[in-house]
Amino acid sequence: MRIGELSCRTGVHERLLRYYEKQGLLWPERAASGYRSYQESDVDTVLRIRRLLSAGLNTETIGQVLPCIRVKAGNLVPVCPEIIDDLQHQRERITRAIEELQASRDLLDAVIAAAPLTVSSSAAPPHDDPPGRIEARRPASVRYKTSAN
Amino acid sequence: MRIGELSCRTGVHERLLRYYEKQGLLWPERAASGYRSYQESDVDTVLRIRRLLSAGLNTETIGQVLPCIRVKAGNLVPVCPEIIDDLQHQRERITRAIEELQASRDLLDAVIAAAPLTVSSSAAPPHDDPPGRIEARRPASVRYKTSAN
DNA sequence: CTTGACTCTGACATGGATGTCAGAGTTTAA
DNA sequence: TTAAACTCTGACATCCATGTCAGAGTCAAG
Repeated sequence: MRIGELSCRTGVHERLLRYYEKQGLLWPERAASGYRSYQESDVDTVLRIRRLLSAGLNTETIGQVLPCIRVKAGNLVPVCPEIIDDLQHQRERITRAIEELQASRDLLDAVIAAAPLTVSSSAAPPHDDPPGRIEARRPASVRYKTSAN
Repeated sequence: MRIGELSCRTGVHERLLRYYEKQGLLWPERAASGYRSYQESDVDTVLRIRRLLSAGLNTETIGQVLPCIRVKAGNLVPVCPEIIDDLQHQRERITRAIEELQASRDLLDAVIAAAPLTVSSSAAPPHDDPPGRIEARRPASVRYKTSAN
């Protein structure tokens, strides 16, 4: 299929399909005219790309992941352990975010469940201004020492 | 605490802490001098922000999620019925984000699981790939017209 | 006080993903 | 054959998260 159809079927702008190609994520064949010719499987590939992008992976990382997925349909392709390491790392990152969101959702559920049946009070919007604020004066010369992420 | 300490304790550049504030993710008090004054809990908040950002959520989405987390700190924030609707909406948004991330993680799991059996071989069941894709031949006159996503 | 560390605001810069347009060539329905 | 629909390349623009710098004001140790 050509780029327009792939774009329609995936909902991804043609501009991006060309961009993904330039980033090495897609390698459509070319007709004599220069027109790109995609395969059926590219529909899935594009959707995968979108999914991984939306999860925070960049095109470079995706470029390393895609070949591994592609072969799943057929034969196997060796994956260098270094990449696996990185993927494992990405996986943990995603897992943490999922947990974060689940916790948020649980709290949201609690709030919803505790909703007053009839009366209303002040809304929850941006900001709470707690009365007591714990102030901590810091080290003298170096005020505070570094610690990090 | 002031911005420098928060920056050190979270490993997040001061520039970003100010940016997050401008995006409505943080609302530090201000001293008479104009200096920002953060609470202890803001350390966690900033780390949460970082986790969600790294998962591909944008600051706007995070801004909708954060207030739900904040209530945990102490009392439940009273919610007027009018915004329950909105909360429900946010809940769905969060759920969708979770599902997206889970799908992404499954994708990575599939790749990791297919890795050469050198090191760890974590779970990640085979995971089925959509075998057949529904083919839609073009409607003739308008070559193809469907859209997706 | 003085001074160095800290903070403020605002402006400009960058990199990655994405949007948009222009001009030229290709395909295909009629 | 023609015209509309489609595609090509390349350039420029935008958005978002982030980096960096400058000039001015604040804080606190000595």
